Amino acid sequence: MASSDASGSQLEKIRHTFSHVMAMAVQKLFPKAQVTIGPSTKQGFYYDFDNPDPFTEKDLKAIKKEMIKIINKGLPVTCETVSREEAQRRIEALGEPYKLEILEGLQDPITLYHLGEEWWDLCAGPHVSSTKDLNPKAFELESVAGAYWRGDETRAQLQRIYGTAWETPQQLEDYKHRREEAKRRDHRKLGKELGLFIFSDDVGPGLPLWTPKGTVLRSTLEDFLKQEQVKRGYLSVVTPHIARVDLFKVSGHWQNYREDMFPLMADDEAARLAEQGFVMKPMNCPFHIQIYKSELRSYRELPMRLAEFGTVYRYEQSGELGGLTRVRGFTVDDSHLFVTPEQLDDEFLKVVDLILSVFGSLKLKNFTARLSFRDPESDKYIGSDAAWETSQNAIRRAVQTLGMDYFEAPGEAAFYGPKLDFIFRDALEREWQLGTVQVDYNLPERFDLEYVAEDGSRQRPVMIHRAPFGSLERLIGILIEEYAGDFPLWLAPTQVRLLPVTEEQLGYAKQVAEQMLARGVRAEVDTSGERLGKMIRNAETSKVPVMAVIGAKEVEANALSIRTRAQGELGSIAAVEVVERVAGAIANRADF
RNA sequence: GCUGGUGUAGCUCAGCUGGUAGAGCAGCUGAUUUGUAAUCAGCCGGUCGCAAGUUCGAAUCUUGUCACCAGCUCCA
Repeated sequence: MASSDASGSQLEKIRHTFSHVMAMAVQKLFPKAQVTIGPSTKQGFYYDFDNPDPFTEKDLKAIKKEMIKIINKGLPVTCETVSREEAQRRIEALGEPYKLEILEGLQDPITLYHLGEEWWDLCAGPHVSSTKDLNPKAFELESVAGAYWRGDETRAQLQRIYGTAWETPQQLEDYKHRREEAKRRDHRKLGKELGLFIFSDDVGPGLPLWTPKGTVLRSTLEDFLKQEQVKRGYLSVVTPHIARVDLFKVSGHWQNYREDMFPLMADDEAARLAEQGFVMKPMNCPFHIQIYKSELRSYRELPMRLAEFGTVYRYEQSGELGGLTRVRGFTVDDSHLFVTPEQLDDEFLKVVDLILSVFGSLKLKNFTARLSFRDPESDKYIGSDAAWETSQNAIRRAVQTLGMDYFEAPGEAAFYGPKLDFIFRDALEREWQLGTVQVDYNLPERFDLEYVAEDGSRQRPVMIHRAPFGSLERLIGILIEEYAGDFPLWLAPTQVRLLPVTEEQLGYAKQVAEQMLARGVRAEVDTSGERLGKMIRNAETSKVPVMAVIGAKEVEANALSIRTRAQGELGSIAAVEVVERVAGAIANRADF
């Protein structure tokens, strides 16, 4: 037997070994549990088991105890290379069907890792050399969850136990602290505290209701993007939220996307059986296509860029809903560009430029570009191989031209075409897609779209679907977490709060507020009659960027004593100057 | 949809092994007229998510259901 190999970081080895120790502990306590896979993760490790009864959180305590016993035994971790036949014989002797299936997919050499004499697992390693190298005070079993064997929901659901593991107890504490900090940024928590949006059981899950403050965020973002789009030749349109199901039969949604759609609204049972009636729209494209199709289009009109903040409804599975990042009704900053094949590359680049510029204005930097291509093995896509190749190549060409960092992800495409997606992370490190650009040769075909070319011939346009924000809901969720609720001045629901020291100054405060409102500054007066300290505290906790204290001196001097969240007290400034400065900063999307 | 967990006043939470609920903040009222992160006092506020069941008796136990949280699958 050779000793454990040396590749992989120490922490990865520790975590991977922890997963084996956990598997050993589980099999000791639950002899019927079968082992499957158990890798290390970014924060720790997990292991998937097949057990007749699901594990509960109580079981985790017992498992942890058993793990500590194993660690304290100081079992050597050793690697053994065996022949395929030998591995198969031993796994069969243990009666571990999942391991046998794993073995079938493995390349030589086949290695087994032993924990002392008592337990072994088919595994590629690497591991630490002894359980002594694991600190029993630097790990925690965190949760149990169902996970499908091989990630396939049609196969057995296994029990996954997640743990976190570190080199020292201090690192474990740091991790817990980081996680607590992240929870503070959670947009669901901040959204409630700052009064931005609510959910109502009476309305339904995944259907956010926007309060006045939250609506400021939405409309400010909308206005901002609309301005950018006007500059770039986009045309605004408005379309209904429902349509005949037939429209979605032509687009292919009914055949390919039906399980994500709210059920058909049919007049009666006969209509239901005949699949006749109305549905809520899951996407805006078929509607914009109708507008394009409503007239015979000339090549002179292209590119035609139809844009709409279109609210769509998707029947997401209940377990997938969460906060604003995954909802059932959301507003896409959608646009569909109808272009000639020759215009495609240039227009695609312009779209990406718009998206990057918008992200820049929002100071969003932590994203990655994903080329979401089709899975060549799957049949869930519409359209010809040639069309797919052409559009995927167009996307690849574009990101290469721009010199962007990107990665390709087969199987992530929309059913009608490939996408360039912009992926962000939330406070808890979960990945979400925001912006997206898609090249589509298929819907123009299905809807038989045409334009008249220079030579008088009828030609087929190409479509670009694009949404820089992806959805307002998800974007705002990510923005809340990115800013930790501390919005930049131009986005802040309340930009200035005026704080009269005594009620004597209330009249003057209201007067100044009027002036600010007249200049488009979102100002409000604290009329609570509280003491100054309390008013400041309230303004700070509701994350108002600019506070203006007004006492007798300020009224006398027609001034405001300014305090900003970012810089603290700035001293007394003439009221007229403050109004101009705030209005100017908002217009430039700058700080006060 | 699946696995595990949670669900008590507007918010954050307490309520041991069953004996029909409590705090802080918020809100309202009064006093205080206050100068850069919480003035004091009083009052209001909950059929303990909902529905069945067990029990003399359920916020506490059982079942179902709804919602939320973590994860899986899926996705903007």
